[in-house]
Amino acid sequence: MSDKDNNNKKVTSVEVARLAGVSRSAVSRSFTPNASVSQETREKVMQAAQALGYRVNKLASSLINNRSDLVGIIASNMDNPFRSRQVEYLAKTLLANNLRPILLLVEGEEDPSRIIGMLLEYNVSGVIVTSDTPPQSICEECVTLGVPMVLVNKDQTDARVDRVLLDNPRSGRIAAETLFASGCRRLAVVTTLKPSYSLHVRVGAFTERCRSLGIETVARFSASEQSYDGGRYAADCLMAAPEQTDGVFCVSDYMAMGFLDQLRLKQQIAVPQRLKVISCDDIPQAGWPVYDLSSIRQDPEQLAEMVVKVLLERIHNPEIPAAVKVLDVSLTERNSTAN
Amino acid sequence: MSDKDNNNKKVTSVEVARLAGVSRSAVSRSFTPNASVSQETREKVMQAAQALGYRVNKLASSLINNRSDLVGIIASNMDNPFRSRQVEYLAKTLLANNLRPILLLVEGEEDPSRIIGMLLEYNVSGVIVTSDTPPQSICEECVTLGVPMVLVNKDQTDARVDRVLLDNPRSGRIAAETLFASGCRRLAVVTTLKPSYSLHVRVGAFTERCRSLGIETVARFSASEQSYDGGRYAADCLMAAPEQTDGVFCVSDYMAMGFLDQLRLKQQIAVPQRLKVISCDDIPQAGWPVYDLSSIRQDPEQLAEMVVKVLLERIHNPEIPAAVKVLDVSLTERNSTAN
DNA sequence: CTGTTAGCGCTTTCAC
DNA sequence: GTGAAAGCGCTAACAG
Repeated sequence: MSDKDNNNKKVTSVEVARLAGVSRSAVSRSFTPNASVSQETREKVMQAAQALGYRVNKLASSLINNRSDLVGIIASNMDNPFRSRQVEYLAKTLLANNLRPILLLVEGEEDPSRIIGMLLEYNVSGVIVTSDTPPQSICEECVTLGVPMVLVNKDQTDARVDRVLLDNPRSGRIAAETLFASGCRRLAVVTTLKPSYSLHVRVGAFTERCRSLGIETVARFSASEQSYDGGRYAADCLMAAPEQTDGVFCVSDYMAMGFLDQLRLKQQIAVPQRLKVISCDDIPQAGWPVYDLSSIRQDPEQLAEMVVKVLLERIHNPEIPAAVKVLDVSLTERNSTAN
Repeated sequence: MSDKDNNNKKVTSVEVARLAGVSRSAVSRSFTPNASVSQETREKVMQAAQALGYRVNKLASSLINNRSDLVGIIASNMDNPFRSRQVEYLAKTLLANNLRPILLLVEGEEDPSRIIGMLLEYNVSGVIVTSDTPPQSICEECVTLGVPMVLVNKDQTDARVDRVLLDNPRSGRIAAETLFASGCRRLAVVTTLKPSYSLHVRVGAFTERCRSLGIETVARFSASEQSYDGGRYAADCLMAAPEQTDGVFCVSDYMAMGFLDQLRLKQQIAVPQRLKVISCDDIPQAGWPVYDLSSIRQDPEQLAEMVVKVLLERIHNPEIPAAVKVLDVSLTERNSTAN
């Protein structure tokens, strides 16, 4: 007969109360931090709970205190390592803060009302959006319903929702300056046809900084999607292009990987001898010797910490004005921009 | 004044009932499939619900019918694309089946009781384990508590839990046969020091099939972990090894990527001219031209479908004996084993 | 500090 | 087909 030998079904607080010889309230209080219980009672309760294998039913308690501690993560494009790492660290950080991530993976043109429905049905304590397409309608509904919401690296006109941004303008500027410092004078940008907010800002800041440095971006190669294959496509464009370029800014490491691989495969243009390349994210792959890619680091761990911090603040204080946190970025210089 | 202009807090069924001029029971029944309601009533209710922006509170209803529709996914090693894709498809498939994935990412030696606690607190409808280390204690507790559980590609002595396996023995055999057919006679295995169940089985079947083909596996290179860097390490070992080998079986594409990259970087051994390479998973990266890696496909989408199917069956019929489903694998032959 | 009471939002008998 | 009433497991007031 082991301790947890209640071989059958759910144990409720009344059974714990009975075994401990106290009331159900005492049990509840014992599991509530800073509640008004004597040490003695709490110990009795905990002991009984242990023996019975009791666990508080958060679904029931959320009914009372309206805190489910469930947090929706809306994400997409998990094939991009940067995105999947982002989700990974978000999930881990939420867990570490006693919140439970519900992972909602969306794809292209998803029905937003379905997503909203899920969130609302489960009375989530908050929502984190990292997907490229956070339908405006979701934001609005969450705001009016008082569901805390944090947007990651998103533009947002609605001033009532919290946002955590990477310093995209700075990323663009660093890219320009680094290529310039490496001696590049005829630059190209590799991006997508319909860039997301952050990509758009990066490119804008890049071209602007180039201009102020007195150099021109002579070409732009836009793939239909932000992916490895998109990067390869851009490389093909570059090799076929009439303009001679000596430096390239890729909007993401993921694209840069495809870009570099395609260059290497065709062996027409050596990196970094004839062409320098820099990109954004600094995912682990950028550090792989085969790429050895200079990249502007966006630390997903730090990002996750900040997102959860902002979320928790809003949960505890729903009335404070929306925060916009901008996280610093930093250059990791590697061989792809070496002289 | 828009439809959903209840600019404030939660709408409950009583408000819908009032607006529709019916009882709360009628509202409940209207949202329950195959419930006994007149079409007329249901329409009235739905209309009122729409106007008020009402949504059923699953947390409350789960209290009654014990079906939270929450499903825990326990996963790890998200840096391996195969693992992150697995999680991706599982999450999507659950969603498509009206289940909500709670993502629990574990790391090395995590405290299992913490995980169990989370699952039980939320009264999950099921648990899916894909992590390499599914602590036995979690399984046991779930079984005794009647929480449906599906293990993905795991060994398991406890005959009471469902499992979905890839045909690992067949993977090993195909690898051996493919290398043999490509003319290899002196084979090596690239694996890890502490291989997971599936890796172990693959290697076992591989060496056995080699023997039956009349060739020997002359070397085994084991990295400390199953990762890109592990693959690189194995490549270094191979290049330093006294034995001449002409064919390599990597236990996963992820390792093979590091392995191939390292070979290419050192340029000592050309693939496939001097060395043929084959591995398992057939992640998209294997098809990238830079790798062009023959690989034994384990379709994560099909896997996810099967896992969810098994889970749903158990949820609906808790008493059926544990199922063990084995999914077929198939060879995708590419340049790395070409003659 | 403790037990009693009420009720969170929902579903489900059970009569009608 | 419908409403009244009971109760899922829990916590928050309120007395004591």
